[in-house]
Amino acid sequence: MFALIDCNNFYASCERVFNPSLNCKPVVVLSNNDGCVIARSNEAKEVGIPMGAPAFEYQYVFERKNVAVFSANFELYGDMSRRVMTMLSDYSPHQEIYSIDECFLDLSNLLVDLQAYGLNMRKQVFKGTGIPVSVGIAPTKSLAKVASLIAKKFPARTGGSYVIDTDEKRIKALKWLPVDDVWGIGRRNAKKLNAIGVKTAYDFCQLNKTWILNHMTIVGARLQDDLNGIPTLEMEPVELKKSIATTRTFERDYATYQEVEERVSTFAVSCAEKLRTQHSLCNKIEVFIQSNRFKENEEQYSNSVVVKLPFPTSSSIEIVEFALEGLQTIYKKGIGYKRAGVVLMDFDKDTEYQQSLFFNSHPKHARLMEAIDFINNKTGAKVRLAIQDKRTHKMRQEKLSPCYTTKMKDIITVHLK
DNA sequence: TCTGGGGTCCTAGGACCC
DNA sequence: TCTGGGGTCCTAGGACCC
Repeated sequence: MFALIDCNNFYASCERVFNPSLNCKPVVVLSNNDGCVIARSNEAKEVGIPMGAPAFEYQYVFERKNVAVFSANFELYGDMSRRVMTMLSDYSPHQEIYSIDECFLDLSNLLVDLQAYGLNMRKQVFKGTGIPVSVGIAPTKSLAKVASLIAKKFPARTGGSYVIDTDEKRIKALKWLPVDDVWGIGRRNAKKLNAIGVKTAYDFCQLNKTWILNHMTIVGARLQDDLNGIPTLEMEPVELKKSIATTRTFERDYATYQEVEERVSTFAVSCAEKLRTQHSLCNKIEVFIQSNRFKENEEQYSNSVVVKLPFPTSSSIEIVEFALEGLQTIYKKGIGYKRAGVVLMDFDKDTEYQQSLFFNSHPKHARLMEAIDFINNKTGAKVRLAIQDKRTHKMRQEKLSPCYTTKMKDIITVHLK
């Protein structure tokens, strides 16, 4: 048996933990630059605010319905997530953290009343962190997902935990669930399925395997088996990341190369820092830039390039150099740029990698980066490259809550030649 | 005026090998 | 007239997730 534990309205719930007066009131959390709604309390859903709603279009709803609006505080949410996950890890020797607000637990060979076990998890997590969760328990991962949706949808009847442990319950659940809401069936496949009359998860489970293979590849076929109770999706150990990205929409359009260059440099450094925390080196760097797609009367341009490195590295200095090399090949003058990003790919371990015969990462950089990371993480000071943007405040975050559980760091700039 | 960010996996087709 | 067969590896793009 698998359990899937999903935090309810996670970001909104995090804000509520430290501000209980928001209980029973509509709460929304906005994306970077206070752009879109990315989390909603149940009350906010009820007043008709959709996921992804642009904040400026819904300003009047926020005011009229007295909605509490927050800028995204990812430092707070990340810390709360760690606390929830740590508590849940006590309930199984095997945990897969699937996202910031969800995890699977392997409950095989557990001789307990599973319904009571789920209810206890829920109770303890709420007591320890203040975060409400829904628990779904079933013989496969995708069915555990279905069970968690039932737990979330019917809190009064289920107590927030639901177990699918008989074929009757499985079929009843699948007949209840619209196929569009099945984990692994996205918009494209839902459209195809609706077109041939498949409405529910149950209908999907009855489909001919050949049709599924032809239209949804092996991914769809595995999902069908899993929903039919044949465990096909396994627990996956969360290992090292296979790609690391830092991408941002800018608070306005950038007209000069220098502005874009500063941001791309900062993104590259941010990626390099994340890369070093998992002790990897990268072999490829993708850089992309995009114009403002909402300004339909202006020239549109978007492009990307993958730079193959002559040697694997995690040096911020080298990664910035190669990223800017890439940027120069795709930058086009006369465009107002609204978004850019850097993605690192193709990793090696920093202890085992292929050296180049002719070029290698600067031998002193590894120690330099170690020193910089130490200063930045442990001392409260901030060392950065001179080419990075100098601002300490680069996003619009007008409604940011305090980092209640983590310290705010002083920022001191040391320019590095 | 204003519209998010960060991941994973699979596949088709091209380049290459003998 | 007539032009093989069987592989591997890589990559860009698409689908999905939260």
